[in-house]
Amino acid sequence: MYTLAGKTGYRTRAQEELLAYLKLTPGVHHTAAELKEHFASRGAPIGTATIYRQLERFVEEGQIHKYFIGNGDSACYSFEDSSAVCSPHFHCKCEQCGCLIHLECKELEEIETHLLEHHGFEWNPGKTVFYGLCEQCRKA
Amino acid sequence: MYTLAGKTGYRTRAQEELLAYLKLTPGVHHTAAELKEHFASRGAPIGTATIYRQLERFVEEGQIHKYFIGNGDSACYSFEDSSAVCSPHFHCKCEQCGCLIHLECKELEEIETHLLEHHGFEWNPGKTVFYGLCEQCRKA
DNA sequence: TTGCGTGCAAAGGTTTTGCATGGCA
DNA sequence: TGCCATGCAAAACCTTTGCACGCAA
Repeated sequence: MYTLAGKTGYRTRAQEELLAYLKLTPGVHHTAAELKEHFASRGAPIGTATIYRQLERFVEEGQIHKYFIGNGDSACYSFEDSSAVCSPHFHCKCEQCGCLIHLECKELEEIETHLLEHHGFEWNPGKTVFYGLCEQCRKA
Repeated sequence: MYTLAGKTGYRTRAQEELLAYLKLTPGVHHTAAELKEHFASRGAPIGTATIYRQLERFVEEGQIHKYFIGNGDSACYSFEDSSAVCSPHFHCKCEQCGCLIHLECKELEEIETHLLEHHGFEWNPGKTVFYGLCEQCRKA
């Protein structure tokens, strides 16, 4: 009995559990391997192919976001909660320690306007990662 | 006789030709596969491992830049000419048509200051790619 | 001789694809 | 019955590593 439409609109166990887990952990970036491991350790394994297929589907539907934060590492998938839609946030990735910083600030939102008005480019901040050095690493 | 130090400071054919070609095409993003193909078609093939090893070396030395523009695709390598050092530029990638736009503008440089002063984050603009929609695709 | 760059081939990791199975409508 | 999601295994793909060879100092 797979019908769990009341929760997510998806009907199979794999779909339901994947999306539910992502929604349970808003803003957290999971790799496909981590997700596979998570469900395997819970005694409800999901095949690798299914994980990739469903994640890609959720991305297409706009339910979740796909990031390539590690620069050459695996792709990351995360659900961004609705408050993040109103106040979009930006990702800063430290190239030294690998930490990921979430930023919400007006100055960055102004770039969005600037890029559109002066360069005709409609920026999608959610997919952009700023690379650099975090405060701790900079001081060290 | 590999000594061509006068040109690039490197001594082997592979080193010399790789760097020379990258410098010949400033701002152009090449994948390892494209570089391999380029030299193969010229009748002077360079092994895959050598290409990766030397590119990585040039990156470490700061001679060239490495980008992950395709989001999950291969890494890209490019030489950015010296004028670009004085006026750093930014990369905007269209998610629709895949085109890459190089931007130089003050507003974006101001973000650099803002991120550092307000968030303690030392941004490395050269490695950051802004994803979104280019003007043509937005109108279409 | 020693050090280093090289090519080949193999291995590694991530993601995609083919195919047979089985559930749900 | 027909459609679609699933899991397994194999393939594809990019990149790294191991190793023996050869050039240059």
